[in-house]
Amino acid sequence: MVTAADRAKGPARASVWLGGKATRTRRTDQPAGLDLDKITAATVRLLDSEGLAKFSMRRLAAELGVTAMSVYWYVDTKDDLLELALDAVMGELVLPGTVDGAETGTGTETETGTGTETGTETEPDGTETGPDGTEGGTEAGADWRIQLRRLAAGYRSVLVRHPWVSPLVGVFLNIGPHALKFAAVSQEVMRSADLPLRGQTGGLAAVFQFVYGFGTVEGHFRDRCARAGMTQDEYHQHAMGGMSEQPSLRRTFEQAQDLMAARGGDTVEEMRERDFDFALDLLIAGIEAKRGA
Amino acid sequence: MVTAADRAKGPARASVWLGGKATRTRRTDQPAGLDLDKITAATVRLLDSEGLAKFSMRRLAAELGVTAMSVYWYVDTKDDLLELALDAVMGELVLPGTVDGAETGTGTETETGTGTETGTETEPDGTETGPDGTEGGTEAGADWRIQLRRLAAGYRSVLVRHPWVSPLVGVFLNIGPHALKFAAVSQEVMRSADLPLRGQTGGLAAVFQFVYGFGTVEGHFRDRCARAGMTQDEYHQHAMGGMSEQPSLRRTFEQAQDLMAARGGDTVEEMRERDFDFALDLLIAGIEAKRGA
DNA sequence: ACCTGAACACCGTTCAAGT
DNA sequence: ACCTGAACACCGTTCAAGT
Repeated sequence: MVTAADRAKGPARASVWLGGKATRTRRTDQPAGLDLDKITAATVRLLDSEGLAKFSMRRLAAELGVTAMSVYWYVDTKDDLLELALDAVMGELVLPGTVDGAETGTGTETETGTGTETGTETEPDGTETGPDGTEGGTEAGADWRIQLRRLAAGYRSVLVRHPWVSPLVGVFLNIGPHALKFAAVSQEVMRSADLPLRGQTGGLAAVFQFVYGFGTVEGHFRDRCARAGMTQDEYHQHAMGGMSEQPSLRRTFEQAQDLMAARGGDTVEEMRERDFDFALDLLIAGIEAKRGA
Repeated sequence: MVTAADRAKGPARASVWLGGKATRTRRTDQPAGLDLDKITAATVRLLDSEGLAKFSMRRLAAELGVTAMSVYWYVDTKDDLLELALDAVMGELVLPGTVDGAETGTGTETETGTGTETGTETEPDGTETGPDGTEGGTEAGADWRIQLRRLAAGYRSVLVRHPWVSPLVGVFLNIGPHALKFAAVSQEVMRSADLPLRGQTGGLAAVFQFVYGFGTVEGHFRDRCARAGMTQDEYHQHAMGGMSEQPSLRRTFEQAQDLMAARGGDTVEEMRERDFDFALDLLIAGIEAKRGA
């Protein structure tokens, strides 16, 4: 069902960020106090509080005290708005070697120029500087392990704070300015880990796709518990109970109990922390093993 | 907005699989040829061909040649149906040490009993059997590295063949019988890799959350290209072009080009294959490094 | 036991019109 | 330049009714 209008636009513009012309000229003299930043911020707020499923243009308009269709002056489509919201929260990440990164508002500004040299100016051949390798104490010179952990933790916490992010990352391209900046810094950090060149993109995938997966289930689980009015531990019990009824899985279930005991941690939250830490250690050990391979 | 009916049900049943009573008694004498398996199969077919966004109960009913509401006799809610579809495609995975696993139909059958000893009966202490370690040539005794690769490849291909799966995994609990079986086998394989007990759940997370993340973006990218009527390579060009216009990312962009050159591979598909393989090697190297830690 | 039809309270988006 | 209102073609789900 492709309309004539669709066809005129070409192959249905891949992303807000690939539209050309930037999203819309920001005017300074507005009658009603409504602009793209405010709309994006309200979108994030609504998505956080109500979830992706309940979010609608009409709900958003109501929140903004405006008619449903006003938003469409600033944004072509609901999907575009979601892409803007996605990149806005990617901006919450504080990136090493960058000053900005805390403001939620996105918009047309693409923060060109200032602070663009992404730090990590280690010597090209990356001579080892020891386990904590702070090498003079500057943020920029920190060991790649530390930086990688920081990036991973930051990305994870974005996914957990905003559970609606992960389905959007799955659906959109995630190539807004903040996401690209994040990718750029990650690339730089991975470079200083001295994997063979041909393995660097794979290494990046290993680490950040892991974090994405982990943060996705974590974020959604928290969200789901909150909405069901249970604690995470109650919910965990509930799901475990249902599982243990399957007689074919009895042996597996008992083993799983053993593993949980061995891992330790009294709460779901603690257990997850240990898994995340161990997994990241494992990934870093893997990177170390593949250096010069 | 919680209705009285909602409250009566308790905390809004967490999953189809936790309903108690199983989904619905299957009768053999049906007037119209409509049962849960057929409905689930049709759902999978529609999701594959039209995508998650376009899938609707009304569309499905039309496909089944039936009125919109008929489906509601078999299923409580659209979400329940999606959970059934999710577990149905998890059943496409061929698991080592298992004969079944190819049929798409799900239903009330939980395949108890038969073939439940999930193979991998290695000696408790897992004495090394060499790099390919087939130890007698039985499927069950294959080296954990091979088994892990197989599981990862299988999960990845489910995610790629059915791009609607990954948002559902993010949203639902994914604790249907097939998913649990998959988890059980994965646990068993990881056990034979001899990570310290406390690290086994973390190790599982590292591997399978990576695969989830990787398969998610891969699957959606393919889907998106297909729907836009472009090849993956064309689309890749397109996105890269948009990115390279950002002057603040010029340096990063050039580096990325270098990395791509070093990785090699002429098509997007080839490049992805190399990344996946390298990342999996890296994870396996990480597991090896953490053994006895 | 199984299926229908009408109805309710929603959607995203278009389009013509207002200021 | 910005915002509105009515309308179109959809949703998921409830409920009373048919066979």
